[in-house]
Amino acid sequence: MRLTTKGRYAVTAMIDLAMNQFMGPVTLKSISSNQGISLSYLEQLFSKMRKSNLVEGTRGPGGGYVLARDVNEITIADIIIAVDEPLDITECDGLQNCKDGKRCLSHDLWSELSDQLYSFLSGIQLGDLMERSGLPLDGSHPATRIQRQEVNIPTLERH
Amino acid sequence: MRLTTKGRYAVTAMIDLAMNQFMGPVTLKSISSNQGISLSYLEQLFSKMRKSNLVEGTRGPGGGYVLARDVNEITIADIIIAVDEPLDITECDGLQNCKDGKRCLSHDLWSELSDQLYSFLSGIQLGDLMERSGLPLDGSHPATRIQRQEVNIPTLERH
DNA sequence: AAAAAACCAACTAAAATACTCAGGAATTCA
DNA sequence: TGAATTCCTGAGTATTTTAGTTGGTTTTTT
Repeated sequence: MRLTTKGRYAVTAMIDLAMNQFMGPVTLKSISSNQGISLSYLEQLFSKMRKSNLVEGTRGPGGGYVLARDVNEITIADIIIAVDEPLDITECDGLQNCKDGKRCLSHDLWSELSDQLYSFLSGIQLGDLMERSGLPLDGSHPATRIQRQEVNIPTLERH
Repeated sequence: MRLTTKGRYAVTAMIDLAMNQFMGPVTLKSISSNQGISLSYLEQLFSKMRKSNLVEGTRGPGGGYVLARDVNEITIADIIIAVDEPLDITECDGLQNCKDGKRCLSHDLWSELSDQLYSFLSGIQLGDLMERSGLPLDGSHPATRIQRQEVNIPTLERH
């Protein structure tokens, strides 16, 4: 799992979208000017998010994007995964100098960590962020209380 | 907070170092061949980690690197921060189109999230990973039990 | 018909990543 | 002393990723 500025742009854009969609579809143009992200970069990001069923677009005047699901059913991990494709398969594929197991082991440790990170980010929904911002969808939600989340670090296994 | 393959290289290298330093200083050459990372890239990474007081180098034959602190006092966040300098200050600095607070708000939400991620990764020590791997420092540590960690998502504030 | 918007693809500029090269400085050991 | 080993440094380079640009097309509304 990677976490770059690209993911930040996507999350930021989705927050903007979530905060404004109660008035109907939100145009990329408005997100672009609100958040200072270039229009066609947003187009690329939203193209991927649309293919991952996170948003839906409608064309024509009055068109724009809306979330494809409820804000509480879209996690930060969903957004980052959609936009930041892995390409990250630099793992030792059984061939290279894996003699003593060291290489495999380190890679496993990292991928365990990466899984933990993923489940951490999967535990945070767009809605969580918005509720806590005091700027709810339709103006009716009060800021909510602190929540706790348990994260489990499991035992690793060697192979 | 960013999390790229560069950070992964650094964490992987540190795990390798931690697993082998009980025999004395570990050379970058050995990490390089174990982990398949180029020597001089490792040199760059370790230069930064040395400046962050995570490792200590000794020169000459028999030299190499050792951890500057106990494995339980080096967190994954320490490593990633050391190696992946921020440069990430693309935040609206009060100037741009911050009229209605939208831009600031999204940025705050992101930086809140980033802080949470940081404290998540600060809760995982090198030693945690190693104990669970079943390959302890000196051959004496047994694999330990599952641990739980509480992560707190605090209320966000607007400004 | 005209305008507004999503959609799409190719190209480009800038930055970050990962590596190479070439050496210097400290240390050990023959 | 001198040679080997290793850290340490900096400059340069190739590749990849990021971010943006350009120039369209399609769909929909007015």
